[in-house]
Amino acid sequence: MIRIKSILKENGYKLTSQRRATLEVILHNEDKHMSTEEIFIEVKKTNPDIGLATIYRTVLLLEELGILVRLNFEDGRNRYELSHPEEDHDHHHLICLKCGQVSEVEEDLLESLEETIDRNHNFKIINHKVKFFGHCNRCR
Amino acid sequence: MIRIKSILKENGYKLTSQRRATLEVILHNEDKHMSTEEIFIEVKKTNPDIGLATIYRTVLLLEELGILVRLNFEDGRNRYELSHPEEDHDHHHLICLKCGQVSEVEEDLLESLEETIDRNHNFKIINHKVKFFGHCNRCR
DNA sequence: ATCTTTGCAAATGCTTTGCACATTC
DNA sequence: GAATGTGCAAAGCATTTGCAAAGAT
Repeated sequence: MIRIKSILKENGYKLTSQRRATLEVILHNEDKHMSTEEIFIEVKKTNPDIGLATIYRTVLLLEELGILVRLNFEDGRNRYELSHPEEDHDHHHLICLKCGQVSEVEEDLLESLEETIDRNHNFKIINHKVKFFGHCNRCR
Repeated sequence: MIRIKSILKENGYKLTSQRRATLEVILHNEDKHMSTEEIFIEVKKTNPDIGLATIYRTVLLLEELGILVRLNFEDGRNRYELSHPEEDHDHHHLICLKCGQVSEVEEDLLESLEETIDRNHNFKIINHKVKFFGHCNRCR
């Protein structure tokens, strides 16, 4: 949170109570990949007067600052998770086609593919988004 | 087209002139990753009376039948390309962050990562969606 | 003749925006 | 006190849907 506050400050933004509350909900729900509306519902429990537009503006800002990562699980809404600055590329997600559960893959293992792409396509990779669809341990 | 017609027929759907025109536009614009509206504008040139809703219904149907693959390049609209039945998994896309150009990667090279996921996460992979963001040959 | 498909317009659902007021530094 | 941030309601935009008419087998 201290790190995040200084990122905001460095960029000329304030850590308002709404932004702090939004961040705390996301920090306390790691691995949940919350949608904007889910974040809104949670934040409302401590800040009942907050508006949905504020949550939209906050997650957009936090994404631009690299604090959040926007996820797309093909369900028609944006979802967010904390960015992990120690990982230089986003991690992958496993999405169960039966129950919808989403889990994370810590292994990257894309080095050789990315080298091949750099070599064969002359394309400089900065980041990637990788989703695997299939059946989770409970549904397979 | 003969193959597609029989897939439609097998599933109890008709190859109407609207569906044929939609397919022809997609067939004649391979590698363009057209959005629904772009398809609509193209189809209108030969079928001026077609409605946008028909295009939406057609691409949805063709996707369900496995004839099209829906793509998401994070620009707020669905895009489609022909499915390549000889590939058992969708191919990857390279998206240039500067000029927006999208190109395709024929190399899969995900076998070892997918084996690791099966082993470590007990997750049975059926398909994947892989996007690489970076700078293309002209922009790097 | 029956079942499917289409065009249109309206509805939907997520997200963004304009604006007056409030808050922060 | 100037600039930034917020809440609300309205607008925006891609997509879906209800329905009556048209089309296919």
